[in-house]
Amino acid sequence: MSKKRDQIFKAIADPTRREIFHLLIMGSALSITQLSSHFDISRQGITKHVKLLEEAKMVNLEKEGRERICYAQAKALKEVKEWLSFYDVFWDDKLSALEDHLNKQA
Amino acid sequence: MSKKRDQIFKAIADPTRREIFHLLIMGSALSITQLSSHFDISRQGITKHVKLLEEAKMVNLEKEGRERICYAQAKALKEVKEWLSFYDVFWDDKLSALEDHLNKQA
DNA sequence: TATATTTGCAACCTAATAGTTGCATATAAT
DNA sequence: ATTATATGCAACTATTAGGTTGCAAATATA
Repeated sequence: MSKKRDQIFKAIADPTRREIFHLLIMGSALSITQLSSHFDISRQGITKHVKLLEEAKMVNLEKEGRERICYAQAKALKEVKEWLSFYDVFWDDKLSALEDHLNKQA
Repeated sequence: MSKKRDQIFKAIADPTRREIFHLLIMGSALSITQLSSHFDISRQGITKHVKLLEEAKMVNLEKEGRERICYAQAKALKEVKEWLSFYDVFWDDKLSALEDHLNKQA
């Protein structure tokens, strides 16, 4: 059903992918080879991670000459934000305290 | 270093685990067997999912007689919220528009 | 044109995941 | 005391994930 949601949760599950995303969004856009130079992983390994990020819409690929440039797309994280905001009310301080109390009694 | 972060991102990556968490936080706490009855997965399968959720501190287990009751711990999601909030500024409408524009020019 | 760079594709390996079943044990109910 | 219920543990299977290497093709540069 929620394929989009599944994809993004999967994308952010891997620390290397989170780091790739971070690099792209903090610095400038990078080609696959440039990206690879930041990691101890082969270019092909990075390509696979980028592909998952692309499927989750967290990265947009554009071909420039013989290179493929990776652009971060932060908007994709809205999906996660929405999921999270649903649970916000359960962790404010009052509710957390109550929760702890009830759990201890149970 | 960020083992805690890795654990929670891994925990929420699986749709069944997200559903387990949702059930627990919306309804009441449930035993392993009660939980299993909501899914087309064996009790042992659910036990494994619950174990991961416990390691990520999203679920707290308490033994009551012969049962083990699962309590949702929403606080654990703060970790995700913090990670997300770092990127908030990149997806507000103005920045997104700018981002799109720059991407088209690049 | 010849050479160097960037990439994609495919095959492969290994470890981790998601799931199963069978059996033993602890606790509760008759 | 016997039976039923809830669980844990261990072994097993199948699929996916993360990673590798080798090679061919496209594009730039000398």
